[in-house]
Amino acid sequence: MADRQVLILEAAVRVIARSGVRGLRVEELAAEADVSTALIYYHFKDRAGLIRRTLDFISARATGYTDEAHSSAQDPRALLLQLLLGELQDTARVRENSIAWGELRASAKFDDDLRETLARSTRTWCRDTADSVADAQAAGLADLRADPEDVAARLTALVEGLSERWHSGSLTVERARALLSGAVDAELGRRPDEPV
Amino acid sequence: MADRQVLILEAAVRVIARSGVRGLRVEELAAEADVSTALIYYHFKDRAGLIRRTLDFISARATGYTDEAHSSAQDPRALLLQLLLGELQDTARVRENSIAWGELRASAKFDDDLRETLARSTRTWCRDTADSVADAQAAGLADLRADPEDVAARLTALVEGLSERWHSGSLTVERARALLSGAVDAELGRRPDEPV
DNA sequence: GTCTATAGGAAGATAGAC
DNA sequence: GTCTATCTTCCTATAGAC
Repeated sequence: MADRQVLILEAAVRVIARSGVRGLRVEELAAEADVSTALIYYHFKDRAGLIRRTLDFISARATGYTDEAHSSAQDPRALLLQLLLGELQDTARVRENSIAWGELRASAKFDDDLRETLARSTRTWCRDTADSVADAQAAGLADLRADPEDVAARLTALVEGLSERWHSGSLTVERARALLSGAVDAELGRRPDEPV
Repeated sequence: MADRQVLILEAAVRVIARSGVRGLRVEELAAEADVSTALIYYHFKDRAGLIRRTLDFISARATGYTDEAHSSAQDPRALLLQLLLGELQDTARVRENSIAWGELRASAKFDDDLRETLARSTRTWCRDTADSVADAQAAGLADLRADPEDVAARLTALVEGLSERWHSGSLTVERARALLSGAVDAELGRRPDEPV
């Protein structure tokens, strides 16, 4: 049962996705969550505490929802692609999380507190991706000379770079998805079943 | 002859690199540039105008300094790599510009004014990179099946992604450089002269 | 063009009742 | 736990002298 705290955190993600961390006004959040500003201070102590908790919340949610991609199971390589493309979908949910995630990254540059949270989430994501790459190799669907760790680091960093360009309007989602898909081919080699 | 305006803009880049766009206080900038706040408002009208001009300034500087990479000329493929690695160097100048550039991107998500500037600079960078990829192909140092535009879009987006991870502390510069170098190999194919 | 001094306002934070 | 009302701080922006 989502208590008030969680409702506030969810509202905070929406506000951050709309206005950025820098643009989050406690009063605006209060309106979005339909509570008083005082309640926010009661639960989160101060603005900085609120931001910290919100970003923890985001990163927890992010590690959660990549699992959803596993649902419509296919071969390991398709799964990897699906895992990565999951971050480049034009739905409210993904857009929200993705923008908020970018804000976490941007804020971490100037706030040591956030670096730890960010680094942990990034590590998890890279590890999961590396596992997926290794699976594809084991299934004979990826070049064995590629180091899974390196490939994963590059592909996930690329997803972040493409997301940023998408959200800042220099790229459409479709183009971003096509580019990402091409990168997987370049990194793993073309699929044996789909030559040229 | 660097006039006061330019001195203020240069100081603004330093302040933004240190505290972010969100963290820039006009008074802090005044101290950094060793002028009064009033002078800043005199030259730039208001805070928004200052930010806009600063980001124009950054993007002009960025398009400028990639040219410097052309100095120690080698073969086209090495040149491409050098062009890209230029953004991942741990010198005050590059770090400053790179962080400020990231801030431009982050701010553009919530400010339409900045999108135009950002999109233009990004386009220029991608075009230059694509040219460089095409040169490498022409010299027989890159897989001809790769589309220069696509490769350039991916490599530059990757550079941005890697920069972000570097600046937010999840990656060392050295690792970022190695990853980038590997991506060039994956995208263009291994160099004919340096197999396996 | 540049400064000192300060007005004015927005946003963060708290007091105190319920 | 939650609200209304309010205080306080910080920061943008300007007035006016030089």
